[in-house]
Amino acid sequence: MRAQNYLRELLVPFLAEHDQEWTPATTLEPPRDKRFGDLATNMAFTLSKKARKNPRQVAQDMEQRLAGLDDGRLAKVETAGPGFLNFTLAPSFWQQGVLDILDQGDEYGQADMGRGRKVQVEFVSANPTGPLHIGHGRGAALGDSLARILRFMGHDVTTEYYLNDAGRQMRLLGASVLARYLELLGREAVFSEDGYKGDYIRELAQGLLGRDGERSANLPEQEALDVAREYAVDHILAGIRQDLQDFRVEHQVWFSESDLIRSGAVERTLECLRADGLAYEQDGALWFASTRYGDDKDRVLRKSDGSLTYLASDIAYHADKFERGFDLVVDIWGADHHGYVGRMKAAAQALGRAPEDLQCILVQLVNLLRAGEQIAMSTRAGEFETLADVCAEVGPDAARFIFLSRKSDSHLDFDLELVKRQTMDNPVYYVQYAHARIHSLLAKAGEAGVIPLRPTLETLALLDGEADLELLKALDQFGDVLSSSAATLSPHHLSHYLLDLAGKLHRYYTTHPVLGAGSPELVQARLALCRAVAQVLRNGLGLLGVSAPEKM
RNA sequence: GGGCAAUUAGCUCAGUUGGAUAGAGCGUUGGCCUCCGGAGCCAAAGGCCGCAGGUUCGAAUCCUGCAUUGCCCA
Repeated sequence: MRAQNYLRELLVPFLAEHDQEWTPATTLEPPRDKRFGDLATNMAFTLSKKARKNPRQVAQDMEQRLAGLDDGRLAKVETAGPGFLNFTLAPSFWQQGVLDILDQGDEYGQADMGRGRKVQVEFVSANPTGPLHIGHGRGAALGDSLARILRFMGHDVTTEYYLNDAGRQMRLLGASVLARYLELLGREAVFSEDGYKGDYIRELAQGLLGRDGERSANLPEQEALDVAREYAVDHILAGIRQDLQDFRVEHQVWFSESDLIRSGAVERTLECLRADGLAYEQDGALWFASTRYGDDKDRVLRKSDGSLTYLASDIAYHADKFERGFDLVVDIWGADHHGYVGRMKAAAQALGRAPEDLQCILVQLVNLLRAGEQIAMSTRAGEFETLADVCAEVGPDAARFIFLSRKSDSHLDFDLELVKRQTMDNPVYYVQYAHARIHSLLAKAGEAGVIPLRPTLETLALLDGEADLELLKALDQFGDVLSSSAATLSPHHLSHYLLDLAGKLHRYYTTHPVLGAGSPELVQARLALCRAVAQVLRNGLGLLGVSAPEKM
């Protein structure tokens, strides 16, 4: 990050001379091949048109002017290939980074990228009709980690769970529980074919029986259904909250759909749409003119039988979000909801917002396996591994890390046997082990009476070997990775970075004795480097919601 | 029938707005225990980036068509 910032400052003036600005097309990043230096830019390509020179010529001019600069930080500038500029920074530049890390500690890596921008991340939002399953876990890990990263990068983040606690599914749930309850009492019970069937429904019925005895069975049917539904939702919801907590996921706001409907917000939103000419009556139904904003077809808001569609309350919900002042709203959905993206983007525009103010992230469903055998999953049929079961079996660290090391829109095989294994099949241990190793080293140092000090730059100058510099440069990239993770809403870049950093540490560790380094200065220098690595690993793991143990 | 996504090493996956000789782990093969944690390290083998065209200085990346898989919609 420091390297990025420093070089950018040097390069921007060249753009300014041609009235150009730094665009995303201008790259400044570590090249694949180490021989090309620490960072390389393609800036000469973007300048060549305006300058009316070929890229190589432009690069050479820049090289000449930059070479005259003598501030001790830039060690080498080189024009290469068709017009790349390769930069090599002085070792002291990288060594300085260790001090930054040690001084800033848990705050190292923070940046004010978001400038306080208000962002809402809505995720999980599963219907309270049953326990969370493993697929919800993936969305939970993603949303939670994304929120942590955005917050760390200077956004004002609110996390939220939207509770679909109105409508047909809720009634079915109530009916399913009521039927089991009546059955327990030996009374006649009607089981709806599409009702919920899992064991947890029986457990809820048992619980209801324990609380009410026979009392609720004697109520008029409608009241009995209400009692059963409320009981079921309360208990399922409590379970969901517990599961999320065990998975280290926090939702700051729980937003109820039925509250939204009761408040009249849905009706108000429909009225507004109608007033703006964006909703119209046809065939006895009320339609949203979403095609005006690029959707494939217009969508029904209120059916001819008078009932509201999910879309109606979803639009009202998003109107509420925007009214609360969020600059950016991020929705994390299961991939099976991808059909909703178009209409919700249309809705955002109908509400007077830019389409990019709403970002919908689709999370592919999880394919759960045990030792290569697929495990069937269906909430309705009651066949699934709950998030709680999986969490108890493999632990939140392993589960979260697996979820967060793949991009959200790719399919994911989650093999329970594999995730339990403590080998590189399961990379979370690799990263945690690197962290634990360093702390073991520190403990050892303590026993030997070595006190880790804040090193001077002279001491750090001893870190001038190839392996030293490789680690130092990797540490400097932490901030770059965070900003790209935040910008692309993709925590998986961070996971891959941590794996890479851990690998470099393990390599360093086996070839560079720390406590037995020889001179006290070298011991201090290597100790400081290792402490810096541990700090970055810890900060990174924290943003993934994964623990950084000092012993394993 | 229409739409969305995926397709990269034997397996699981990175590669984000087009950059230099396409990467990692697992697995395979062969090495490293006098040494701070071997849950580790080193080395080798392994590729038509699904297929075919196109765009340009330059494509795994962008465009078109096709194939396969998963999902959504009528």
